[in-house]
Amino acid sequence: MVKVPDKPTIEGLEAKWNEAWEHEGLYQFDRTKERGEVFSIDTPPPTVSGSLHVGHVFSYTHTDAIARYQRMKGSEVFYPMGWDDNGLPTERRVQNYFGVRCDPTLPYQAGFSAPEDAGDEKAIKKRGDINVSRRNFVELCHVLTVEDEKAFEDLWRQLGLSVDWSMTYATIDERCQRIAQKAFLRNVERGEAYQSEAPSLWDVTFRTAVAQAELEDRDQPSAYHQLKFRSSSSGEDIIIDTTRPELLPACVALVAHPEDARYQNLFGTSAITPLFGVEVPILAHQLADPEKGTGIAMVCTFGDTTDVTWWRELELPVRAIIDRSGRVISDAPEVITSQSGKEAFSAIAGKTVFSAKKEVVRLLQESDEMVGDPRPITHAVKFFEKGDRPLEIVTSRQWYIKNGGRDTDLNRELIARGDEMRWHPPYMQGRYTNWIEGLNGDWLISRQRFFGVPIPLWYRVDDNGNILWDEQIVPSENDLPIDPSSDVPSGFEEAQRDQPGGFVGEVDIMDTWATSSLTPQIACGWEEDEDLFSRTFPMDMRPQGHDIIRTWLFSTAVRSHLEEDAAPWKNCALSGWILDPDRKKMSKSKGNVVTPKGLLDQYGSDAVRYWAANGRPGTDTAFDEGQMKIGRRLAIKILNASKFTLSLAGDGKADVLSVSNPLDQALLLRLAGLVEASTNAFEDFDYARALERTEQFFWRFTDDYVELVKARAYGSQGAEEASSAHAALSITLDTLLRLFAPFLPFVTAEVWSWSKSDSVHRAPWPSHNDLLSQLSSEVDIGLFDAASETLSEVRRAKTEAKRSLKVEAESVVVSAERSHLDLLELARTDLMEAGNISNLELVEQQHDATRVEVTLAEEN
RNA sequence: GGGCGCUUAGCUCAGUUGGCUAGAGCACCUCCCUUACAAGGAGGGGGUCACAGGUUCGAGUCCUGUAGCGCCCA
Repeated sequence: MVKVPDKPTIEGLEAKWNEAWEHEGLYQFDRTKERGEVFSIDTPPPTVSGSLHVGHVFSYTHTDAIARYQRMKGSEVFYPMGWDDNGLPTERRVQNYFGVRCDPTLPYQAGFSAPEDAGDEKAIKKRGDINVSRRNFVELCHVLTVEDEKAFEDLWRQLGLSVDWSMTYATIDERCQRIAQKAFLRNVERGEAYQSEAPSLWDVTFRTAVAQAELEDRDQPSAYHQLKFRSSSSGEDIIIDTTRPELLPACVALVAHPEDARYQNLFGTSAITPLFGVEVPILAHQLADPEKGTGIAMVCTFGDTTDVTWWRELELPVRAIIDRSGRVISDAPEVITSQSGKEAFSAIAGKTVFSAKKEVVRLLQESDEMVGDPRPITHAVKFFEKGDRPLEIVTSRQWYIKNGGRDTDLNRELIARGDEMRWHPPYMQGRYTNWIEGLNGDWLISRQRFFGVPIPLWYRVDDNGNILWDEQIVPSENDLPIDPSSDVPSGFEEAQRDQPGGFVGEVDIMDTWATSSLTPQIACGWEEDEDLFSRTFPMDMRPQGHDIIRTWLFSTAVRSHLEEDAAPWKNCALSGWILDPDRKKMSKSKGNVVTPKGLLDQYGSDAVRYWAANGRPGTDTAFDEGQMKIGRRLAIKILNASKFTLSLAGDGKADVLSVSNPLDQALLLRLAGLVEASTNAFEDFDYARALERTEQFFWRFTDDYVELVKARAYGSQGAEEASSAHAALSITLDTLLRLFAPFLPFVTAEVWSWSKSDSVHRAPWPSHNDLLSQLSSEVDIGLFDAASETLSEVRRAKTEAKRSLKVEAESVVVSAERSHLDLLELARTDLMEAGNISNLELVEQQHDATRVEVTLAEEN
């Protein structure tokens, strides 16, 4: 039964079909399928703070197109969705929205409910922040993120993602916490995670350590200051350039390039620091840049990461003076013994870096130990990517996970894992390899924050009250997840917390990536559902943006390598960014973000998906509403072409064997070529090419083929000729709907439903071999082109004469080579009817190009 | 400074192992209410394929170099 609406429309299709899909459980994962039949997708969970933007829609559409293709190809698609609500952005929102601060030393307060004035800025300001325990704080985070997750899911559904919504997870939910803690404890057990008292990058605003992967360089105004050190042997001045004179009391050495002729005689001697009178060695190191400043630099603990390298490699002492709030500590390093040195230090004690710098400069100028004035420069300074003050380097106890940054064997192994994955596009593997090659330390996972997964450890306290960091108390895996700030280790009582002979809880949490690097384990049910795990891991595909290869992709590869001795996925599909019309990356911080809801409403989800699917894998794409208009037009065209085809031919048998007309056969031969091209493109994860080919074919189909056979399909040449056209139309439409289904799920589902009771989204992907095997080998594929070109010439003549297309062409003379004419002869009647041609003359000629002369009827 | 990518029509972009006259859409111009579609259709104009060399019978495509833009890293 064919039921074609009189006036088909794309309005409202999203709501209609989403409801149907949900009702039928169309995208539900069948977990009885074997590993070989499953295609599992490790969807990157979007951050649920604030809102989605079109960049999300862009890349998630790419994944969905592939998911839908795989499903039609017969794979059982495992396609869960997660939410990343872990981490700083949520934490900040919760603080502001509820007016609370987290104090991890506070005990959990059962039955605590959200402040009633939440969201009321004025009221919160008046009352001030309420201090809450970590667990209470995390509970408030849940209150807020649940709302966001709902909004996100609604949007994804509207977009038409074929996700199994019964399998969602959130990176802060109990299960994720348990998995993250368990994986961490396994790392500890195997010696892959360790704690270390070491210099680490520190954000003074957020008061947390940050990892190498979270850094970014930003150009900052600064100034060179020339300081006069004094050689302790000769008493001569040694002039050094520094941008951080305030760190002078933290100076532990001077360093110059080993081949720098100017300083050869100083290596091995020492110098006296200005103001503070401390003797420091003069050493050689190849990282000292002879071109920079005077070529000799002061090493401080710690001004930048180069200082850390020098400190480590030259085995220098620690003389840190900056505390975790970014201020100079109150007591001078012991090495400063002179009265004047102590006085100078007390002048900067407690000051911020900024004020201390001014004070030191003033003192240096007063004592004539600075040459000239500061010379302004601009240079790159390391920032936390989410921070707005330069990072300091402080020494503190932190947990690390080995990632190959300090171990060449592990480094090589991780690089080799890259070869086990197919990269789309392939050159993206280079970024992965380069990142690993450039690592200079292990992965620092401790964060001095609150909203996140706690590091699940306690430490013993000795009888004198000293914390014994090396005597860790590890929870039983069965008790996970735990929060050491409120849970008590077995064998202890709460009263022993922070007491001599008792225990202390670890107050730090884990880096967000320490959880999100486990999405394959989380999604596949690692350690909790071994049956599911065996059917889904390693996963078939990880889609993600190319900018987070160094973070998400890499850290996930690390965890999988350590835990499973495997690459986490078989394919990595990297998508590009959305650029605004000025070709700048669309991002929240730039304020150029476009939200997708309005676009989906305005153009329809299929249209927005069409725009997204046109973005090549890995290629940045400009935001372009024009493309959405085209997508919308395409969707409407599909409705109308389907209406025509189904109302004429819908009840006929779509049987290749009944396609007897040569033109119809030529069309099907081309169709087989399209199916092959589209399939190959999809196998290569190149959804964009698959769409492009299908779209191209579709327009040729409607503009040329349908016009050529229209009269015949209405019966002008008898029943048998009509039924050949009907079958060709049906087969072609049926095939095109399948090929379009991964991109335009709504309009294809709608049209499919006019004549069928199943869903196009579970229909088998077409096979070009099936088509070819049923077609006569004598079909000439050139016939379709020859006929359409001739029809085009007739149209051109009419248009150029400014006449209507339905005007009669009294005579059309085609002069061409015999073979070309033979083809046209096969489509003679179709051509005459489509062009309203009264006399079609085919004239053989040998060498010249094909000519079409058209004589139109007189105007009356 | 190192690595990677990009540069094709006014705009956004295709162009798969080298191969007929370099394509599409948008925009622009002209025409057409035609019985699937006026939220449409038919046509038209528009390009030194960034630049310079090289390989080849043949280069947008391969090689080398240069310039500009972007990204990642130091």
